[in-house]
Amino acid sequence: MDLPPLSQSFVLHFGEMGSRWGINRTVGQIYALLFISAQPLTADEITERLGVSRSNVSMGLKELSSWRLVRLSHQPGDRRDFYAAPEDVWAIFKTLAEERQRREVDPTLSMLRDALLETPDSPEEKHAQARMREMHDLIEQLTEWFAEVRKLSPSTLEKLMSLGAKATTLLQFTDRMRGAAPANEEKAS
Amino acid sequence: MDLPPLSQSFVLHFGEMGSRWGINRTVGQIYALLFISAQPLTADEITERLGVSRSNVSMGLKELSSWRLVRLSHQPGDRRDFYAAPEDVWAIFKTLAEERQRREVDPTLSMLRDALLETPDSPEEKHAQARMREMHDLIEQLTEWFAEVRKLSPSTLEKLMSLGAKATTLLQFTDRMRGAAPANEEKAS
DNA sequence: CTAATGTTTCAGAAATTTCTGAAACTTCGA
DNA sequence: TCGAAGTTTCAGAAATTTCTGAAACATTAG
Repeated sequence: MDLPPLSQSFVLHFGEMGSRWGINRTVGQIYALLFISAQPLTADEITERLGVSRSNVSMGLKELSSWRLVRLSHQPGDRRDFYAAPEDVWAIFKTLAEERQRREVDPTLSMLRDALLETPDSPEEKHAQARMREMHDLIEQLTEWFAEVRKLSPSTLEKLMSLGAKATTLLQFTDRMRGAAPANEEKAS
Repeated sequence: MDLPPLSQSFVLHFGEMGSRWGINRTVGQIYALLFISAQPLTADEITERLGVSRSNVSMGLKELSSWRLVRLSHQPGDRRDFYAAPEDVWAIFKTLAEERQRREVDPTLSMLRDALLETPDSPEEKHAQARMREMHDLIEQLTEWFAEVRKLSPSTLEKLMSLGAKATTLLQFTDRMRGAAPANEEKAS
């Protein structure tokens, strides 16, 4: 790997992180490299800087495209593909969240829905189904909320997040007025 | 694997999902099994129902303990350890989020902070550092917000989530009053 | 202390995933 | 149509991760 020191530690870190998630090391490194690069890069440039095989880079770029995490561009008089990461970190975060939703959460919800339609044929299965319903409802609620949030522009999101603490305070207050359990404490467990 | 049909498809699904995340198949399956089980199970029962080796189960339970996702209990007159998943799905979700924060986000933030303290020694490194700052700031903001949210009780959280949409509408309105860009549209890209 | 019961560790086997080099494919200008 | 420049595919090699069985370890009742 042939990179200046700051860039190198960033790229290596994301390689490691990638492999903790479902993403493989090279894919993580390619993405990190594109993210910090001032200009779009060609596949050959990536190959050279990371010191991996050309085909590995090609596969990695394909994978990143399927996640919508790279943008393809061209330069006049040059047939080569130039790759870049989107500029806006918020947009990147949202894309990532949307893809994970589509690839992991949606199939899980669908499996749970199917299971909930079945008729359990024993007390054990009945209990299992009840637990699945709990999980289904939680995931569905989080999903809906997140879909809502994703529609917001970065600036609105920032405002909403800073509002978070205040809204919390308000809810705690109303809870207490109603004589409900304090909102900020978990029940002992 | 020796499980009734509903349970089996749930367990298999989580095995697959687990391996897409950093978690291995067996660990995912053990967790799924505990989650839907009506009573706490011993390691031997898990071994038998999943059809994997005893030592694999032992490793898996150890891993799940380190994630604080299983609870250990005992029965009078029985020396064996009984394992169970926590009841409350919200609590499970929060635990998971906290552990991921600790294991993945915190080290990343720390790497980024270190990088931001260095003096870049080229225009490329300067640009790279600026990008790292953007990422650092986003992650830090999300982290703070999430820490806030995690303090809430399940019931408060539910209220806050249903408030989400309303708060959004309000913010869009105030944006428009101020002549800012509409909050619900991304800039063309 | 000893035997019985239960749990954990760990070296190597098995399975899976990642990476590579070579070949196939694509596109475009002459 | 040809050949040059570039990209993708894919079978097998290499590396990594997961899983197992055997042995070590721990705890408690007698």
